[in-house]
Amino acid sequence: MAVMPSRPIPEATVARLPVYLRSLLDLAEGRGQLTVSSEELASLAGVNAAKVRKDLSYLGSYGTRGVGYDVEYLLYQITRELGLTQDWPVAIVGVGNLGRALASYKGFSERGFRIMALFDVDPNVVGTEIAGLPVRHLDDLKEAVTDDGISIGVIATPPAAAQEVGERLADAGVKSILNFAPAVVSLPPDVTVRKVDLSTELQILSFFQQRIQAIAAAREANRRLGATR
Amino acid sequence: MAVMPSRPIPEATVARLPVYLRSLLDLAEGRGQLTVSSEELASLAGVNAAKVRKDLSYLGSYGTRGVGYDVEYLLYQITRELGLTQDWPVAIVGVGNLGRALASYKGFSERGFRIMALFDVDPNVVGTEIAGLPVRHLDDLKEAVTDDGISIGVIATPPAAAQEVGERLADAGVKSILNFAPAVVSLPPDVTVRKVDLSTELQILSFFQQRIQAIAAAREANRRLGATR
DNA sequence: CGGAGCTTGTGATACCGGTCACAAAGTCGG
DNA sequence: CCGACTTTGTGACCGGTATCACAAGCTCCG
Repeated sequence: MAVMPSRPIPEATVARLPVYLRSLLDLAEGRGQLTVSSEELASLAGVNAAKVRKDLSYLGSYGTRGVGYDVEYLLYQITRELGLTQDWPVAIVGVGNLGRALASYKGFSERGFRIMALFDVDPNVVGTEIAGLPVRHLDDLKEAVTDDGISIGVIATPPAAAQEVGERLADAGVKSILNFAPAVVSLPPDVTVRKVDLSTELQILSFFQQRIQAIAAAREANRRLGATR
Repeated sequence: MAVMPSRPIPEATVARLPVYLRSLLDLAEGRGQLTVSSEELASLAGVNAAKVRKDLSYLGSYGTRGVGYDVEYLLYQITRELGLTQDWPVAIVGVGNLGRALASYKGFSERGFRIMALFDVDPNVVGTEIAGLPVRHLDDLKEAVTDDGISIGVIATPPAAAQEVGERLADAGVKSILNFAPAVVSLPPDVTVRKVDLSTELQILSFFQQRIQAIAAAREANRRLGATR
């Protein structure tokens, strides 16, 4: 039985590892700190200290009691666990406002995600160059995925096109997709799809904001009632 | 005791309401469908039918057994519950690549989020105009928030500035913040902060992608072992 | 008007994730 | 070398969420 992960890492933990990673990078590059306690890391990452310890324990017992965690070693372990020891070639489909911004977004390349190709179907943009990359026609997708070894696809199209683009990506062999289009994309279970939905986030904020105002209004009403009593 | 929500709506449900909303809009505008079953809505939203029913039951019992839900009525109820019967004035802080894209993003205005003001500190961009709006200096924030009744703030600055911008927004009275900067922003508990972290999403994808490849490599190793046996 | 056929609404149950609390294991000073 | 102190690692517990299963309720047809 080949290399097996010591313990299956819970999804919730995986989602927090990047946050720890960033905090650790700040510590290492900024202050050159050598060790860090779960308490300190927790405060940097904005979570509970016990959660930090439990999360890190899934990677193995890399801490030293009474001391804390070795920053460099922890950095390495998290990087390795997240598969960030290598660069990942990324393709972006759809170069509207959002696609363009993503293509030029520095945060991606800094973290080892290399934008290798851009695609669209609009003849007005196909052939133009964005952030130093030519925009190719969506029909060239499969070829490009094979040639460039694309492993991650980003959907930044209008919602109506999202499902089809997703299928094309999957068909071309892409197994990891980040979907920015406000639409549900259903693909076979061996393809991981994550959704980032900007409007949804605002709508959730709206819910809480509305509740605040409703409560304020109710309190105001009560106050007035009280005055007349 | 003034108007109280019939039952407290779980957060997980709130996060799904916008998805239902979008699916229902597709149904109504596209095919002009009058009623919808939980089964159908579930498939459109990419979730389980029982979950749909439970979620909708928190809004009240708006379905008809044997028939389904009235599309229009459900649309109205969800819209109301999410506080989307009114427009929300939004301010964006930071007009780099991302901020600019967000400022021009149609999806926001379509859903009733009105971008009212843009802020930055870079003298090269302050005073310029983006998507028809003047970019103002961050120092004018408080004034603008009061004047325009800004209730939602969007942070699209570099990570180093995020915390301070968050504090300024909170100080100006903004209670709902959407943070795109890859940094933790800690604010008083009466301020709702939601985080959208593009790199984190890719890093999570990287984790799964890496696992796929690790498994493939292990299988390959086993195959070779088998061949020599 | 009665029974077959749908579809909702919701109790029951299982599961996952977060928090607490504490023993285990280390450091450090004297 | 010992005892005080720090910090990890983890078992136990708890609350929220997902899923199942089914009774209740509605429509429609004969």
